[in-house]
Order: sequence, then structure tokens, then C-alpha cells
Amino acid sequence: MSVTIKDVARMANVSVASVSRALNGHSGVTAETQKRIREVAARLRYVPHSAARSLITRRTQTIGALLPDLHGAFFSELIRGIDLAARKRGLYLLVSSSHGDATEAAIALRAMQGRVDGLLVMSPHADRAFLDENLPIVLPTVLINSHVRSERHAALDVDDYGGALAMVEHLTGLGRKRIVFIAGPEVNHDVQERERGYRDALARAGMGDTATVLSGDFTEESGYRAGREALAMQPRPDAIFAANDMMAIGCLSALAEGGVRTPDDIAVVGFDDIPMARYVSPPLTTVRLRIAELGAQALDLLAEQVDDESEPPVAERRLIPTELVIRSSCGGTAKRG
Amino acid sequence: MSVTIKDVARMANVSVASVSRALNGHSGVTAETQKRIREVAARLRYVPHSAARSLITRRTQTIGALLPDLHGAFFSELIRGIDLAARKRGLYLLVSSSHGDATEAAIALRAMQGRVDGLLVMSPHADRAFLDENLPIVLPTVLINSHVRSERHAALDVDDYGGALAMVEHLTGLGRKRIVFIAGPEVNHDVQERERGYRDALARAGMGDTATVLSGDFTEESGYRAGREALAMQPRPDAIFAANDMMAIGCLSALAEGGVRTPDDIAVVGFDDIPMARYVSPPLTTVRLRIAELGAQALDLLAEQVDDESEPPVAERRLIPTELVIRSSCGGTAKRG
DNA sequence: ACCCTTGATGAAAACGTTTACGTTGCGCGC
DNA sequence: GCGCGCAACGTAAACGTTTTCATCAAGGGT
Repeated sequence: MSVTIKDVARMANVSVASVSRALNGHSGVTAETQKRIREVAARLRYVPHSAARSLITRRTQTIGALLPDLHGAFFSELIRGIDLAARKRGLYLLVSSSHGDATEAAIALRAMQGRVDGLLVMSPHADRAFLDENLPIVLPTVLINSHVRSERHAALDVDDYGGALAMVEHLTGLGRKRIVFIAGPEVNHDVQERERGYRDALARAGMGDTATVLSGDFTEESGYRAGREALAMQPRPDAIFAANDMMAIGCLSALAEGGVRTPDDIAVVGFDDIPMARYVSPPLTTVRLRIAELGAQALDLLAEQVDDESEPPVAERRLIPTELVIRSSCGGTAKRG
Repeated sequence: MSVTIKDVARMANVSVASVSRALNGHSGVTAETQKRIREVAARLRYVPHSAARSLITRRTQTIGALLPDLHGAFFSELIRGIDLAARKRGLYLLVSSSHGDATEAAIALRAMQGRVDGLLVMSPHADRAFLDENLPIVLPTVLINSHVRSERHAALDVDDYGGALAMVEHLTGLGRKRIVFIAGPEVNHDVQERERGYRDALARAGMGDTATVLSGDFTEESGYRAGREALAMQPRPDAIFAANDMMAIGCLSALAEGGVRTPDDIAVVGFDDIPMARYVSPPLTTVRLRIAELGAQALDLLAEQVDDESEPPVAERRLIPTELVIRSSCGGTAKRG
């Protein structure tokens, strides 16, 4: 049926061992015979049977990615980053996403057993117990944007804290005095970090006692509600920092409805830099996440672990920096589009 | 090191053959021994070595997806659809995306050789010659949204034509008389189909001679330019159909700037139903694509082909229906949000 | 009582690689 | 000229499954 290493060996008048050596660039084969073997292989369109190879080398050249049910841009950016980095290293990418619950995620994780050399895990279900239960200890793993701190697994997070800190410092720098924060789902790790950045920035500015947190759930509607709440406050805030862009956008509507000018009366800023952010009115100042970079670096980190199996996996933890995107909704200097 | 079928066999006092049979649910093993073997396997946390299995069965239980550099939501929806359908069938998903040029895509395609049981191909580079050159004939393949008609490969397309047809019929039904179309990149297959739908709908309404096409390239800016062009036309159009939402949004800006009311003076409609579409002012009437369904059905189609290898792959071609989303930018009845 | 069928089980081959080890031939130092 | 080392190459084992074939016991029909 398909052409195997034996066919190549026969056609080139050598043993299978030589073919293997020649094709893998190992020593112990003349440049001349190597050339001949390579030519024969190319002519026969020989492609090594990956399963057979994996069986003996115990390497699959594949890494698995366990991803959550993400919203559009985030997901594609992440995969793009991972995929590009993987291809650069000649690795394959096995993807499993959109798990409804922890059980589904566990099944997916288990299914990847033995098919991958390493694992990229980003999942809301992936808490400590979950990982201990479902992850084979030996498998190199990198946790992406996880709240779990494990001494066994490396982790790579987006710098939510730093981004929020920078954003609030920008607002205080512009002279805003009463900055309220619209929070997101409580369980969300990103939200917690963003709120922490908000509080710390206020504290640094000596305004720690002004911290005010309105509740939200990442939806536009909850942002709208929070906006109306803010309007009713006495004294009124002069800036609103929403934990994500969708809520900021909802908030903008509420303010516009209330006849309040943005940013003149109240500045509104968000987080994520979703595509829509630049099109709302006024264009939204926000924090950009470099998701592709997150994915790429996660893969690199993982690949390093996979490569030197000698080392016990260091539980390194890296942060991906965020970037302040100043548009006009904050009333500051517009640095970029 | 890891636990193999031999370990299970030894612990259960049977041969490896029986273990294989028991675990795969084959006949020729007592219910009793099967139970015993299953228990031992579970206790040892035995998981079959997939490479060894693939080596002998010549099945990898994996399907490959060659995807282009897609924009956010489209990409994630597609993968979600594919992934969900794949998991339902116990198949794995090997992804390779974001190929800059045809060479990169070819390399990626070749690399998947032997690692997958079937292929999902969606790529602007995947023309007839490309496929003939890089696709092993034996490998079941489904082409997604491709302009290539091949008698060798099944194909699954979004019904761009039908969507455009319905949209234009909706506009004519509302009494619009001078409907112009903003085209996208010429090479784009979707664009061509959308334009074809536009022209056919006009022809059906007996307005074939009013067909007017402005050029665009899918960017918001090109939509803006086309909008200004439309404003300058004599007589002015009373409806603008943009080949995608981003251009429609750019067009809206141009009209607003020109002091023209939408939809009263000129209706504006788009295509894609990107998330932003409902948030612009006025909310955009558009055509929704069911991308997840596209992905899911593509996988199903492929899986069928993989399963009955007896049949020579029928070059079936299916269409995924589109859905008209009526908002207020067309001046018609708002049916949904 | 004997043969034949049937069903459960085991032994071993096969899948296509990589690699440890053995063999050969050649050049080089003495 | 002789042994020695080394490079090139071949042989065969090993990886962990599935599956074919053989074996064996039990049971049923004559």
C-alpha cells in the first residue's frame, strides 16, 4: 500500500538502518549515500509513518491545548499565537475546546493522554484538585491565565494587575478624583486581578478610601445598570473603570442617556480592547492584551520543558505585559488609534 | 515506566489478546472475565498507547483542519463547531492555521500526512492545482467554503448566494428602487457569490438594469469611501448593500457625515452579522452565517467518508443556509435583536 | 461412547520505525 | 607487513497494540 522505509532501503540498495540515519541526519552515513537515499525517498514520496516512529521514540511531536469556551477574538488570537510558535518548532497542535463542565474537560484531558508530549491548559474548571486528579504527573504542562499556583506546573498569565494599575494611574494622573470600578463575575481570576490593580493604584495615589466597586457580570447590560447606579451616586464619580469593554460600552449608553458628557463630566475606560472599542462614541480608552503573544510564549515555555526532560519542570511563572490604549473616552492624550 | 497491556494481562491472569478484546468490547470473552479485566485496567489507570494502536489499525482517530488566517469570531465559531462534532464521534482535532502563503499551507498540509484520517481544508490558497499537488488521493477530504469544484472531494459552503438574494429581495420588498452593492476583494469567492445573489435578485424583480457595484476591500475605510461615492451619485441610491458588515459600518459613517438619514433616506445593510453590527447606530440589518454549523457539518461529512472506506468518496456538495437578521438600518420590520 | 460444533482463551505474527550492537574494510602508525 | 582504531553499514531487537490462528474444554446430537 503506502511506501515504507523498507521500500526506500530496497530501491537505494542499503539497509533500513541507513535510510533512517540518512533521513534523520544522523552520523554514520557517507554524504554520498545520504544524497542517494534522500533522492530515492523523495522520488517515492516516502513519508515516515508517524505512529511507528512515536512508538519507539516515545515522542509524538504534538502538544495538546485544552481551551475554554472563549469569545471570538480572544480565542482566535490565542490559537494563532500557539499555532505559529508550534509550527516554528515543528510541533503539531491538538485542540480541544468548549467544554461545558468540569467533567467534559476532564474527559478531554484524559483523552489526550499519550497523544501529546505536553499540555497547554486554560480552563475555568482547571483548579488544583482537577489537575491533580486528571493530569499525569509526568506530562509537562503550562497553565495559561489560571489562578492556580502549582509548584508542579509552569504558568503564564496576562498581567491584568499591571494593566489595571497603569490604567488607574493614568486616570489619577489626569486629575480624576472619584474613580469607581465595575467588577465582573466574582469567580473570574482576571477580574480579581484587575480589581486588585485598581485598589492598589488608588492606594498609591493616596486615594485608597475612595475605592468604590459596582457589581457587574461582563455583559453590556450589567454595564448599563452600573452606569445608572453611578449617575445616582452622591457625589458623582468623575471616572468609571469597567472590568471589560462590553460593560464600559453599556455604561457609555447609560451616561449618554443621562445627559452626561463623556469624557468631560465622567471618563469611562474599559479593559480588553475588543474591536468594537474604537468604534463606539467616544472611542474607548482601554487596556490591550497581547493574546497571540500569550499563546506563543506559553508554547515556547512548554516546548522548553518538553525538550530537556532531564530537568525537573521548573514551576516558572511569567507575565505577559499589557498595553494602555488611550483613546478619547478618558479625556487624556490620544496616543494611538 | 508507563503501564502497558501486558501489565494488565499479568495482573488479570489472562493473555494480552483477551485484554485487547475485553477493552475493545469484542466478542470472545466472558462477561465475567471482561469485568475483571476492566477492573484491573481501571485500577492500574491503563490507557492504551495510541501510537501502537495506530500502527496496527492504520487509524489515528484524528482529523486535521487546515484553516486560513481568519478574523476573530468566524474562526472561533468554526473551530467550536468542528471540535464539538469531533468529540461527539471520539475524534481528535489537529489544527494548523494562519498560513501566510501557499507554500506554508502546502508544508502544513504535507506535514499532516499520515497523522490524520481525514482532512478539513479551508484555505484561499487551496485551488485545484494546489490540492492535486499536495493532497494524497487516498485521504478523505472535505473542502470548506472553497470555490474549487472537485469531483474528488466533498464540499461544504455557506450559502452566500442565497443570503444575498434574500437580503436584496427584502429591500425590494420594502420598496427600495436604487440599490447599490459594495463589493469586496475580487478574488474572494464569498464576495462573488454575494454579488451574484445581488444581481439575480434585482433581475428577478425586473430591476436588473439598476445594478450598480462600487468597489471595496472589506475594510471599514473602503466602506466609508464607497459611502461618499454613493452620496455623489445622481440620482442617489435609496439602499446600499455592503458585502460585509465592516464596510456597511464605514458606509454608515459616511452617510451620517453627509447629513443623510439612515434608513429614511438611504437604507444600509451588511453581511456577516459581526457582534458590532447590533451596536452601531442604527443597528445594522445583515445576514447571519451559521459558522459553527458549517464546521460541525463539515466534520460530519468527513467522518462519514472516513467511516465507510468501501465507498469511493462521493463528491457531495452541501450548503449551509444563512439567516436574515432584520434590525433598523434597512427601515423594515425589526424581527429580532 | 464418540464426534462435531462452539465459544473462550492463548501464542505469535504483524505494523514501521529507531537504535544497540556486530561486522566489515580501510588507513595509519609501528 | 601487521595489528589497531575508526567509519560505514547491516542485523535484529524493541516499542505496544490488534488480529489471525491454534488449542482446549464443554456440550449436544447421534
